[in-house]
Amino acid sequence: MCLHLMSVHATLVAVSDVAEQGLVQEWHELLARYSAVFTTLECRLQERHGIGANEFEALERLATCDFKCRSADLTGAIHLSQSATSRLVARLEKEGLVERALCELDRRGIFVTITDAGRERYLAAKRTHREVLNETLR
Amino acid sequence: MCLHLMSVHATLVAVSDVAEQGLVQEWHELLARYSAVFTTLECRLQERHGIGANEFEALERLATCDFKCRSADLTGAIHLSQSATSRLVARLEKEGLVERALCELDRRGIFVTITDAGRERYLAAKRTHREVLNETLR
DNA sequence: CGACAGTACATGCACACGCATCTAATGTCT
DNA sequence: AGACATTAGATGCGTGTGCATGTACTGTCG
Repeated sequence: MCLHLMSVHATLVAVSDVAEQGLVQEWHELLARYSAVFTTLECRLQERHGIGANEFEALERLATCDFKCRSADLTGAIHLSQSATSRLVARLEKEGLVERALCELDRRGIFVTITDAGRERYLAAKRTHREVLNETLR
Repeated sequence: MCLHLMSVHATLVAVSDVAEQGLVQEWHELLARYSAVFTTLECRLQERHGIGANEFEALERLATCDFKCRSADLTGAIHLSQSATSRLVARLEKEGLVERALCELDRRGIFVTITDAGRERYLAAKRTHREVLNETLR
C-alpha cells in the first residue's frame, strides 16, 4: 500500500522530470539557435554595411511599413525597451538613414521615416541579411 | 518564346521570394520567442534570487557537470564571449557562489567550482527557472 | 638552453542596454 | 478653466558585453 503510493509518486516525479528536461532542452536549443544567428548577423552586417542587427530590423520595418510609423511602433516591432529604441533612432538619424518628424496631431509623438540613403542601405544590407539567415537557420 | 522565358524567370523569383519570406518569418518568431523567455527569466530570477539568466546557466552547468569545469568550458556552454565569461565568474565569485582554483597541470587555466551557497542558490532558482520556461515556451 | 609561436584567462575601453526619471503634451474630472 | 493623472519620447546612470590587448604560462623548434 505504502509502496504502491510511493511508486505512483515516483512515476509522477519521473514524468514531470522528463517533461521538465524536455523544456530545458528546448530552451537551450532556442538559445543556441538565436545566438548563432544573431551573432553572425551582427558581425556580417557590421563589417559590410556598418549597421547592427537591430538597426537592420528597424530599417526593414520602416522600409516596408513606411507610413504611420511612430517611435512606439518600432519599440513593438524590434525587441528592445523604449529607451533603447529612442537611442537606436537617434543613431540612425545621425547617420542620415532616418528622419524624425513632429506629429502634428499629437505633438508628444514623432514620426520616423526612412530616407533615400536609408532605403539604399537597407536594400544592400537585405542581401547580406537573407544570406546569413540561409546559412544559419538550418 | 521571350514571354515563356520571362514567365519562367518570374516564377523562379516568386518561389525564392516565398522561401525567403518563410525564412524571415522563422527568424522573427525565433527572435520573439527568445526575447520573451530571456526577458522574463532575467526579470524573475533577478527579483527572486538576485542572479541573472546567464549567471543561472553558469551555475546550472557547474552544479550538474561538477568536475573538470574549466573557465573555457563555461564559455562554450553559455553563449558569451571569453571575456564576458571571465567577468561572469568574477561576479559569481564575489557573491561567494563559485570558487576559482588554480589548475596545477596547466597553470594558465583555472578550475571553477560551485560552492555550497552556490548550489543552494541554484536549487532555489531552478524552480523559478522551470516555472518561467513552462509559462513562456508555448 | 633560448627564442618564439600559441594558449588561458584578465582587463582597458567603447558602447548598447534597461531602469528610473524628466519634460512636454494630452486627456479627464470637477 | 484649473488641477491631476496619463502618455510619448529623451536622458542620466549603472551595468554587462565584445573587441583588442595584456599577462602569465606552455609547447616547439633550432
